[in-house]
Amino acid sequence: MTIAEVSKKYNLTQDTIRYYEKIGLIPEVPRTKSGIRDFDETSCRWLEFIKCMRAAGMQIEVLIEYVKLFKEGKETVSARKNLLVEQRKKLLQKQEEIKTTIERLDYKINLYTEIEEGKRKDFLEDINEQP
Amino acid sequence: MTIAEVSKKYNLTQDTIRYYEKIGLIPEVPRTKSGIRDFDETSCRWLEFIKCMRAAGMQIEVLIEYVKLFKEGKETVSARKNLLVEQRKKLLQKQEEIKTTIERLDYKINLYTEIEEGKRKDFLEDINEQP
DNA sequence: TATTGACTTAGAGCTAACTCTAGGTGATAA
DNA sequence: TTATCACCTAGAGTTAGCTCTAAGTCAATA
Repeated sequence: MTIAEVSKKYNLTQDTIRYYEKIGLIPEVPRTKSGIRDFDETSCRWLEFIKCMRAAGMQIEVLIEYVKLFKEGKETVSARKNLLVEQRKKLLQKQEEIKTTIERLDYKINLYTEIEEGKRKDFLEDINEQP
Repeated sequence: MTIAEVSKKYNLTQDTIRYYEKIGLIPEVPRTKSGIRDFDETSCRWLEFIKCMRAAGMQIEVLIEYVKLFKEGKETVSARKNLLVEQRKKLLQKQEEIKTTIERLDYKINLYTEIEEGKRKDFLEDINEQP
């Protein structure tokens, strides 16, 4: 697959894909004899994996380390596991923060709805409305 | 309250707090006659609110708009509601992405655990391990 | 009264993660 | 065979969100 096809498939710009390879966020992509990238299944799976991790906000530095360990082979299984466990913890925490914020937004949205419906004509405009 | 106290209370640097005020992320903080910030309850509540929204990853631009609308008063209740509803949607989506990623991490962590325990001696090191 | 130390500002600097530019190559269509 | 077009690289530029620096002010203490 060409970079154009992969770019379309995963909705990542060609620049981003080249950048990811350059910094070691995905292992080196196979090339044609003339030096053009020719993505195989493995390269595609790596891209898809990295895209998923990045979508959750995982840091590039951490993912580069993961790829590095992966390349080193079986001896790094435990190191990789530790890395993933740590990142999982961070994601759980972020999930908690988002949950809290959504609850807070729900409270405010509900309040605004009541004001719109005239149920809170008495309401004094203030940040105090917060719980 | 001085900026030092508020900084400690909310675990935000003084620089960050001043920056937030400068760009309109929180309304102007009251000052002493000599120009020193003297945070009252309202200022503190704003800071705490902004900190919560930022922790969930909400963009500064959006929050500045919210504060601007808030300052304009009651006529902007609907606009503010729309803004919050839109942001809520984005947070739900982010929550979904994180959930997906955590599940994927769980799968890989479990796999690595099995390898560590020798239950998968046959296992071939490959990104193919991904679901 | 002199100095200390917490505050002030404007503006420069930094980091992460891209994104863009300029100049070059190589396969294919006219 | 010439021109087009998709690809290539190195490296500069951009954006968000802080963070730091330098120079100054003011109140309280030695």
